[in-house]
Amino acid sequence: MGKGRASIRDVARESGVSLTTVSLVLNNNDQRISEATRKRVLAAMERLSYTPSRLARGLPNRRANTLAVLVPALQNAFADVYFGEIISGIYEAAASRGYRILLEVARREYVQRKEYMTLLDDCSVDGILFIGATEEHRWLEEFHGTNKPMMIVNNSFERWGLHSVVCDYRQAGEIAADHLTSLGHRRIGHICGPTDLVTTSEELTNSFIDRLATHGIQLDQRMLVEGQYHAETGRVACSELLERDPGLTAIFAGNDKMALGAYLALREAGRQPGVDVAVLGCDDIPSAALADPALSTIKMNFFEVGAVSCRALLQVIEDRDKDVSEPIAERVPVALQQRSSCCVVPDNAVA
Amino acid sequence: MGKGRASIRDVARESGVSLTTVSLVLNNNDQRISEATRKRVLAAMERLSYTPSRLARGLPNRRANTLAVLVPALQNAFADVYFGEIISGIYEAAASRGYRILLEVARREYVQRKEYMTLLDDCSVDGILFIGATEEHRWLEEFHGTNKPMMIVNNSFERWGLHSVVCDYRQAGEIAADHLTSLGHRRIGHICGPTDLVTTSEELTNSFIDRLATHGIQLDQRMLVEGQYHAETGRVACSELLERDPGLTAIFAGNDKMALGAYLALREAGRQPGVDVAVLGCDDIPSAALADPALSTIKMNFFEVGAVSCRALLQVIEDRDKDVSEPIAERVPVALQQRSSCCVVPDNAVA
DNA sequence: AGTTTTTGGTAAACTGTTTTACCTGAGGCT
DNA sequence: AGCCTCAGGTAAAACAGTTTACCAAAAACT
Repeated sequence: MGKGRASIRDVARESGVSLTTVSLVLNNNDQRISEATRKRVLAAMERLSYTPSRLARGLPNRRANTLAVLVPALQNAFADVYFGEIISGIYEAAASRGYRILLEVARREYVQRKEYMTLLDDCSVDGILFIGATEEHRWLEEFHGTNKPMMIVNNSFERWGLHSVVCDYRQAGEIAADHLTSLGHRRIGHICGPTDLVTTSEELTNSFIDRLATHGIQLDQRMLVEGQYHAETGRVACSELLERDPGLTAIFAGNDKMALGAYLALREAGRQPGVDVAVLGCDDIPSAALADPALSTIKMNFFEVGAVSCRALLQVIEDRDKDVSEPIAERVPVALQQRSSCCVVPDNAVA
Repeated sequence: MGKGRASIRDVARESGVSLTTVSLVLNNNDQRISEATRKRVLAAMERLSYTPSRLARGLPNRRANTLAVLVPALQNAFADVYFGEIISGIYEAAASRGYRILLEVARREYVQRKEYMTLLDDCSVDGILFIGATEEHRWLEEFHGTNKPMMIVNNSFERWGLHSVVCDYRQAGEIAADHLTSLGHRRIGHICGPTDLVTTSEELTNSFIDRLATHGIQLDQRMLVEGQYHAETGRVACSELLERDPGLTAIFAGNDKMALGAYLALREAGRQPGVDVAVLGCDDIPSAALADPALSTIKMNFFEVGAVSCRALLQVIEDRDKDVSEPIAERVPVALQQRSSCCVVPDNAVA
């Protein structure tokens, strides 16, 4: 136990080889080292309980081997299954490639000072993943055309040509339309998410409406009410819908929380969700399965979205020198998760 | 726009001073630099849009200026107000001192490989904050006696002499006992948290019982039922309590989720929470205020716990060379948050 | 046998900071 | 005048790696 930690030089001395050799063994990408030497070096490392310094390692080629996850300063950004799942996915993908994850919260001050740029400039991270982007994050366009690795997670910003990986909300809308019509529903209400901010929400709603049209159903504009992704707003939106068409037989909500909120409104109106009115959610949060009746929903794999976007970003980072190609715009497929909240049209439905 | 980023050398050249001078300006702790020179250097930095590299900065004294937040691999670690609040607190405190936050998930593999040690050994971080520790995290004792900066957030491990900052659960138990007795309650049930794992839960329960005793109330062992901190377990525990003593007039739950679960059990038993039976929670999660009746609770400032523990850890890091002193064991005060769920003893209460 | 290629390895330059020890000229003191 | 102190600054040695260019010996050709 000498003073301080062992360095690569100590390992070199201990194993009787050069600095370079140890370094090559460390990054065993190079096969220039004989098996015998490699063993010797590894043994020496073991003996000295050597751990290479990430700081020193990153310095020569300015790579931190770290990624930043940037989340907006929502009241409870973390207190959301959504964020948790995505972050877990990112974490797994990053860890499996030896990358660490830096957590950053984009408060107003933070954005004003452009700290997200500093992050890249001071070599703290090699790339940024931004979760929860909305149209109000206009500063994102700074990244347009730059070769600074920035990935928009589960939101698309085609306009600014940024890389993005999203759940396939278009597919989700189509599945929803197909499912509800296949059960015979024609008087349908839709609770959509906040359209002014989030493109994914728009996409879901549009594809749902378009697909309904191909089934010969023209969704009246009045049967489309906006919620804010919380249960309470779902409840309010649903009672609004019930007022506008008391004879509706199915409701498609933009996310599960609002769908569960709709349950409340239905009961208040003396209707039984899953019996009198079909309710279809979107996301498949844990409480969807536990609800009564268990909520049918479009299952979104947020973990996967996180993992895929992380891997894609890593790819961008590795290819950063290559000519700036098309922005990545990947979609992670979704699937119908059938449970008990989507009944067929009840017999007594008003025609 | 020359090739690559500007280094401290470029700044030195641009401003016609030495490397050292620039460095001293950068860490303006030293007042050996005249105002004139400082201005010149700063101007040069501005002109070259210079940003010091964190990697290089940390190298000479092996400081990453980064802290790790380690969370257990719970199904949904993030999907919890608890974690979110604490992490936000940590983040704020860290950011205000120029520290970054690394996010780490302690899966089984992770622990087996002792990656938490690697984190420190490879200079990725200067210290670790561990949230959500339970008795099963035995590996924590490795840190005992080490001068590796490790802070247990909101759990105490006195046994292993680790630093910790917790909400004052003892005070919380006392406040609960005082409050309920002051309202005249004497037949009280308690839903405690998982005692086998979490010391904080034990502390809350013990201080509650002890304090009740000083009011002349001996809490029967049978009126103490354990829950797992979820609403559902709270519901089950509460109906158990109601069965054991149908005449109870007050319930103190170890956290708000279980308290809200108790609402359900009470209603099932035809009792009205806040009217027939007083319910007191602990934590003050957002839904406590929104519940009907609004839940009275012991407000815990998790944000503050995060912030305080972070600042304390930073202190430990700065004093790391000093002799290993007593472990830090700080308590963040709690307060009664009165709402409408704690009625006085109803007149018709069975004596 | 002589030349080329391959294999396995090394010396040295480089990454961008901090820090220690030293220097110089000017003013203050005896 | 001679010495001391101090303000303001600098040179050079860390820190711990990666990478490039080069080299010697052995193996594989002609």
